[in-house]
Amino acid sequence: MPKSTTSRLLPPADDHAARFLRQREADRAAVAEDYVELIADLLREEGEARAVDLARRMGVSQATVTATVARLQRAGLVETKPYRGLFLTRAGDAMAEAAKRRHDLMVRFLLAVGLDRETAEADAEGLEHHASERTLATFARFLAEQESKA
Amino acid sequence: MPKSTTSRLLPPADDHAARFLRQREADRAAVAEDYVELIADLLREEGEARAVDLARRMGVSQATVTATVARLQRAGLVETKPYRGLFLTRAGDAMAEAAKRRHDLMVRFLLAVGLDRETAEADAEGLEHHASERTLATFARFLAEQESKA
DNA sequence: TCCATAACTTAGCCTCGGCTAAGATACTCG
DNA sequence: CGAGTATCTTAGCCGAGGCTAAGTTATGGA
Ligand SMILES: [Mn+2]
Ligand SMILES: [Mn+2]
Ligand SMILES: [Mn+2]
Ligand SMILES: [Mn+2]
Repeated sequence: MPKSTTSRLLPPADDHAARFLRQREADRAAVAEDYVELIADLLREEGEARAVDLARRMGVSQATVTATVARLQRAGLVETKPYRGLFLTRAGDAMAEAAKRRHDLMVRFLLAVGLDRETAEADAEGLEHHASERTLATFARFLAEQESKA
Repeated sequence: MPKSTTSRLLPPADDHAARFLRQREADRAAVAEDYVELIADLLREEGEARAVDLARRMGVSQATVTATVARLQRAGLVETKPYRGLFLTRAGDAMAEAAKRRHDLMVRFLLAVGLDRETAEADAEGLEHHASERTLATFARFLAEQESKA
């Protein structure tokens, strides 16, 4: 019998490369997103966001926080008032809000498909940075549908 | 009225830190997984896995492939026969298989919740590294259930 | 056979995001 | 009003994972 429909398994090289590129970009953005999201959370719930607390919650040394915050500052996302905590710029706040939206949507979706809360929260922390807008929209739609037929 | 059930929004600091730690570990592992998975794919579908092709498909320079492969070799995942391509050790093969399993499951799941194939493939490339076994099991269960009621 | 060229390596550079140890500084409380 | 302490910074280090430019070297086609 003749060789049937050549099984197209590997995508065209450029498409393939484009995917990995997007992935690397997302990874680079992830740290910034997590830091500003956490700063926003601390500001909202504790009234202030101290570098020490960031260090503790990120599981990282204070020196690392100093360095990372310096980068975020250079990137125009964060402002610092030494001994008075960290603050977000407009841009930082926008990023934090987007991050929180994605984070929450991700968690709600994972819960909706049957995951336990703790695992959902834990995995969402990583997954959130790799779901495109299109994917998030699909998740949102899924949630809406599930709700409507409940 | 009295302050009701204190809204626990931020998790305990150690738990929080543990999540970020797991995330950082997953990120570090991701490159190895992607390389090894790609090498396995190339071996299966093209008969050989050349460094040039890896570079092309990963969207990375040849020098970067040399360096990364050296690391993977040190880690006991890959072997090289210069001008004859790359090969996987037992450990590398095991990792590739696990990666492929996760990748495929992720894609199938994304398709099942309504995502288009191209986005599913693209996002899976990043998401696959951040879904815990528990989460993957939940996705698998979801697929099985959906199938049974079709 | 032999040599042009594709495949690979080396050298040297960069940024990010970690770390420890040591130093500076500002709040706070006695 | 100090001084002790918590907070923050600095210095110096590391590995991963990128890059470009400039070599090598093995293969295969004329
Ligand atoms: Mn996160
Ligand atoms: Mn998050
Ligand atoms: Mn991947
Ligand atoms: Mn993959």
